[in-house]
Order: sequence, then structure tokens, then C-alpha cells
Amino acid sequence: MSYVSSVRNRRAEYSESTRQALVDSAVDLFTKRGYAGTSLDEVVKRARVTKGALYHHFSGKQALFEAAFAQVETKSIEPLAALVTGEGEPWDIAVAGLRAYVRKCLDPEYQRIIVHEAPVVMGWERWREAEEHFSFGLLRTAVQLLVDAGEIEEAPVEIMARLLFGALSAGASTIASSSDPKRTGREVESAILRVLEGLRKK
Amino acid sequence: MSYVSSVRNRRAEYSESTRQALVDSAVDLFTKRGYAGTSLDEVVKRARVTKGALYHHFSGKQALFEAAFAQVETKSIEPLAALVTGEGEPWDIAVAGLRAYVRKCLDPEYQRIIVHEAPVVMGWERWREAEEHFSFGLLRTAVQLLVDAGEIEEAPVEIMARLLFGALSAGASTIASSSDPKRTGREVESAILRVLEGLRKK
DNA sequence: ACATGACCATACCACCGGTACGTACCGCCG
DNA sequence: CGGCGGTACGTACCGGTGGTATGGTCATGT
Repeated sequence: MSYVSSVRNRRAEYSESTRQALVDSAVDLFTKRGYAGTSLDEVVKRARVTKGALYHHFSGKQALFEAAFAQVETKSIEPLAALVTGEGEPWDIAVAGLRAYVRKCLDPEYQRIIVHEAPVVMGWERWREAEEHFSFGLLRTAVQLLVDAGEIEEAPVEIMARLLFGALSAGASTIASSSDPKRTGREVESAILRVLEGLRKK
Repeated sequence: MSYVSSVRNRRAEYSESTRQALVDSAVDLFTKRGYAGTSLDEVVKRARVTKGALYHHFSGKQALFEAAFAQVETKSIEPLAALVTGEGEPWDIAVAGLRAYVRKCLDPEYQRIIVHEAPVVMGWERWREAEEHFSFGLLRTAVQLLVDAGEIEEAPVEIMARLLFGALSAGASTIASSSDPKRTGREVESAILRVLEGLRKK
């Protein structure tokens, strides 16, 4: 029986491997040339398979993008999630998470696929839905923590989280396209902290 | 000579008219179906010309989009520019401009073409450059006014303007895709005002 | 009157996303 | 062990789209 299951696993592993190769290839190309700029022919060529394989694993280009999206988000968000769900003062957690997120936004994959292309490729509604389980979901719970702890003035958490999310994304983009990312990074960080401090109850 | 010039104007007017028809058609279709979703065939059909005319006036689809972008931005930004360059207390100007901008973001054309598609279609760098002369440029000068007037704490104006711009854009998206735009609009307005108040020197 | 260039139409091409269909291979049952 | 069915692809092809090449028309300078 162990023989049967091992053969079966072998087969399944092959399939999973090609699927993974397709996703990796997609992440690479989407990052470098964007969604519209990459052709499926190139994706399958780099993954050393054909379009038959692609359309077996995914329903189309959009689905392939969503798989790439999920992979990048999952990989990127793990340390942040550990940070937010860990213990500590809510305010310190927020500050640390903010710093970590700004750094993560400097990763080209995250920058291009998650921040820039995803909302337009997936559509705003679908993007919003997907982000509930990833970056935005984390930010929202962090803000909720701050409100519950009485650190910042009451406000619709959803709205405030959206605004902060937009500000963070813009800050990340600014850093990424700066001629002196180190300096700009420090400036963005302190500016965001100043915004947060402004919201803090005194 | 008035005959000659009149004929010449007639001819030039014809040309300008077809160009305008193309841009109007593009604005319509880009708003309804997005950049990737609209075909040039449809654009020229609605403008009652052919692709020959299109490629005579524009170098390609991208250039057509930039023309549509410029038209929507120009039309949208005029009243705001008048507000910012007018006289009055900097703080009141900022608040009024903010309100006006949030309202403008409810316009479907502005929402789709300027906020959502432009960064991806034009590329972030080109988009950033173009925005210097439009919405972002205005926001930046408004922030500069506030700093010069000593209303808010000193900070790199460029950075602070970027963050506020990102927050505004996110707020605009939230409003536009809300089931109750009026209510969400008020919430976004008050949330942004709270952020501004937080930055205010007391 | 002739050349010239602005302005636009027509016909066509290359490429891309997606589909239809064929096939090799493996697990399973009689 | 033999054939049957399903998985995991490969191959060939189609419709549509952005872009190009070419040519024609008409006002205008000389």
C-alpha cells in the first residue's frame, strides 16, 4: 500500500511542480513587464510547458494572476501577521508593523503585483475581498486594536484603515522610485508616524 | 486674405473637430470599459472616423489615453485651482479644497480614468510626472501654503503631500464602490479632516 | 499649373488570449 | 493481465486587436 501511495504521490508531485513553475514564471514576468505586457506564450515558455498545461491548471490569465497574487501576499504577510497577533502594547505593535510594511513595499514583486496592478487587474471589488485576508485585513485589525485600547480617537475603523492603507501605498511608491531610497524611507516613516501621533489621544 | 484665412480656419476646425471627437469617444469608452476593455475599432466607430484618422492625430493607444487623461484632468481641476490660488485663510482653503476634491472623485470619469487606470496604463513614473501639473501639483501647493502659514508642523512637503494624496485616492475608491456613496463620502471627509487636525499646530 | 503636405480611408499583418481536440500515462477493476 | 477511464498535458487553430503600409483628396505656397 505504501507503494501505491508513493506512486500516486509521485504523480501528484509532478503536477504540483508544473503548477508551481507556472506561478513562479508568472510572478517573474508580471513583476518585470506588468499584466498587459506579458504574454501567456512567454509564461509557459519560461516554465518549460505549453498552454495546454496552463489551461489545465488555471481557467485563464486572470486566474493565473490571482494565483501569483496569492503567492506573493502569503509569502510577504507571514512575519507581519505574527507581529500583529503577538503580544505587546498595541501602540508599539502598530509602529513596528508600520515599519515592517513599508520595508516590504520596497520588494519589487510586492510593489508591482500587489500595490499597483492588482486593483486594476482584479477589479476593485474582487481586490477588496481578497485583501481582507491579507495586508488590509491585518492593517484593519491593527487599527481596531488601537481603537479598543483607547489609543486613538474613535472613528469608523473601516474608513480610517482605508485612508492609512492608501497613504502607506503612496509612501511605498515614493520610496521605490526615489533616487535616494534610504533617505526617502526615513522621511516617509517619520511622516507616517507623525500622522499617527496626530490621531493619538493625549 | 480674410477669405484665405477663413478657409484655412475651416479646414483647421475640421481637423480639430475630429480630434476632439476621438478624445470624447475615448473618454466615454475608457470610463465604461477600462483601457484594456475598449478597442480602437470601437473608439473610431463611435467617433465616426477610421483608424487612419486616429493614427494621424495620435501615435497609438497610449497617446490617446494620455489625451483623454489630460482632458478629464483639465476639466476637473479648474475650479480647484481657482480655489487654491484665490485669497483666504490657508486653513479654510485647504478644507474647502479637500471637500471639493472628494466631490470630484464621485465623477465616474475622474474615478476610472484618473484614479484607477492612469497609474497602471501610463506607468508610475510617467503618471507621477503628469500629475505634477494637475491634482497632485495643487495638493502640494496647498500643503506648502499650510506650512508657510505655520498651520501644521514642519515636514518634508513633498512626502506629506504624497501621503495625503494616497489617502485621498483610497478614500475616493472607497466612496465610489460604496453601496451608500453619500454616507461614505461624509465619513471619508470627516476622517481626512481628523487627520489634518491631528497635524495642526495647537 | 505643379508640387507639397495635411488629413484621412482601406487593406493588411503579427500577435495574443482562448478553445478544441488529440494523446501518453497511470490507477483500478474484473 | 488487459482494457477502461481519468488526469495531465501537447498541438493546432480561431477571432479579435493594435499597429502599419499605401494610396487618395484637397487646400495652399510658388
